[in-house]
Amino acid sequence: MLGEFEYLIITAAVRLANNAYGAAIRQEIEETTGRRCSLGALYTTLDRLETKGFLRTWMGEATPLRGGRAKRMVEVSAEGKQAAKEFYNAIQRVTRGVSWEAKA
Amino acid sequence: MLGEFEYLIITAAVRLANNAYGAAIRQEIEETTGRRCSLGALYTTLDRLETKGFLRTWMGEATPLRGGRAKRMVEVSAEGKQAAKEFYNAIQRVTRGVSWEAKA
DNA sequence: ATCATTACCTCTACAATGTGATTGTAACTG
DNA sequence: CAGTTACAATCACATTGTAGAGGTAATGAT
Repeated sequence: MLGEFEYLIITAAVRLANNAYGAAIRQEIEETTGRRCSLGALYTTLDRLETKGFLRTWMGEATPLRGGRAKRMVEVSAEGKQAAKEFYNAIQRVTRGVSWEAKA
Repeated sequence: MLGEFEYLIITAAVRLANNAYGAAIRQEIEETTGRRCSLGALYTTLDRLETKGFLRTWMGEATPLRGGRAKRMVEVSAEGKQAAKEFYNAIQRVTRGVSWEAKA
């Protein structure tokens, strides 16, 4: 099963669609969850997910910005989406009937 | 933040209420998730959660059943519920707007 | 009362995952 | 060319997840 952090990365990447790359994913995660996301955590997990076939990454073009270095682009695979979906469903199923189920 | 397995244990214990003890929690988890839950995984995680103050455990009475040995009872603390709730909310927030959001 | 049976817990060792800090690299600006 | 900025890679470590083998006490049958 997916870990929780892995899930965060996959959803963030899906949400960012073709604008998904390392730093952007990090920012997205920090914004939506409020917790910080270190680079180490991010890239190691990205590697692991790629090994598992849940996403693929490749180096993109450099953007014409001050310091615009090449980005590591990310695309979630069908398997990745499937795994994320299963994770989500499992959480839903397990949470059914518990007091905090109604969303805050 | 809570890990995913920790979350499973907490919700199972909450659901079982005052019938929450080791073996029952295990069974509950195996039933709701379909995946197996080894004893080692269960008790070590229970210990860790107790250390963090998310639940407390104590040995109960033996039940008058063949082999009815004393049970390790579990009660989730307010902090534990709070942590579980936050975990759940984080998942919800992060999932908002992604294709698999609608429950299966 | 003894002993096999049953239900449950404990411990140990290990694998996978999560995390922070530091360092590296290339494009931009002036 | 030197400094600055945006981004990525790596390493070493902490936390979490998992399996398995073994231990203990109550039961019920002999």
